[in-house]
Amino acid sequence: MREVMTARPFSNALERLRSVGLRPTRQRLALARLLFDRGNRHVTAEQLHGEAGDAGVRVSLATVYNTLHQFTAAGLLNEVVVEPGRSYFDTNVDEHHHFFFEDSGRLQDIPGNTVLVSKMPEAPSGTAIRRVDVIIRLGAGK
Amino acid sequence: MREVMTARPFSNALERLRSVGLRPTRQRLALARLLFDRGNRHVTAEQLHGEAGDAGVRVSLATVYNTLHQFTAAGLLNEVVVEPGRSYFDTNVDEHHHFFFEDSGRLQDIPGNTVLVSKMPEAPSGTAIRRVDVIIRLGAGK
DNA sequence: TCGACAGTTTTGAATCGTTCTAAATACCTT
DNA sequence: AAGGTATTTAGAACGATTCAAAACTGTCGA
Repeated sequence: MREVMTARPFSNALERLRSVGLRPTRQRLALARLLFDRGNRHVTAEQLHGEAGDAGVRVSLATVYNTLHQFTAAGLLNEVVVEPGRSYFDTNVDEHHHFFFEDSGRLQDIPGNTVLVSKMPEAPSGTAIRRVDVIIRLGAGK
Repeated sequence: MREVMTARPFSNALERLRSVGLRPTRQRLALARLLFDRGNRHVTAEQLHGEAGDAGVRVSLATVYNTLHQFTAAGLLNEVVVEPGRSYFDTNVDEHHHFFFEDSGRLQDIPGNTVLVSKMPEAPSGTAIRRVDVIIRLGAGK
């Protein structure tokens, strides 16, 4: 399976932070590298905190949460909710949808052109559509 | 706005419980009535617990949770997750999708024929599609 | 009708992921 | 190097949900 190479004006974590106006601290740089230097990822805060630890980076869990939310607000990440009580952060911020493996709790991008929502309702008056999420829930199958 | 009258083989809470093999206890009957006797609803456990209290029915919060999960397992309810840390239970178990009002945290059914997912990916091998959720997130708009 | 037993409910404590708070520290400008 | 603000930290706090053990209730057979 190939990665779609989205042309981005960033070559690395530092520029990515600069581009959204976040001070490049040691922690944010380390987290940005973990998140963005290895293709598309879907991580929870706890996971990322674990990875940072494994990589020898000392970061508190609170900072991981802060950073994930700042990145999300800045448009570098998308928050995806599929299970009660747990948030996933997706490094792919393009329009796309997800498979959710109910058994393992894993989340996976659905290749861009294989889902199509061809008909959409009007937004109720006074509201505007912020985002459309399609989640295909999977179970063990034959 | 009119309710679509889905033809059901149940006329009341008692039969509904019997049909799925759950003992008709005082608590389950009361909750079933609150849930199903007033058209389609989207409730959280806390909300339902509150309504029971208002209606003069003594039920513990733990029982509300147990009952919601039993009803869901029995196919009488659908659990919908749109926000981290809170589950909604939907009395409409037919194929349909949702509007989510991000400001108020309210969930609303999208009329049946106004969303169409016209193209679907294959389920990854070894898995089967359990359910497809489409959530249209709404914000304040002009 | 009466027990008895399994199924249910209850209370309160426990757990989970997440957020908050206040103090300590780091980054950046001068 | 100092100063001031942004950031990070540890730990407490929080809200929704689950758990555990004891009390209760519905049902079925005698």
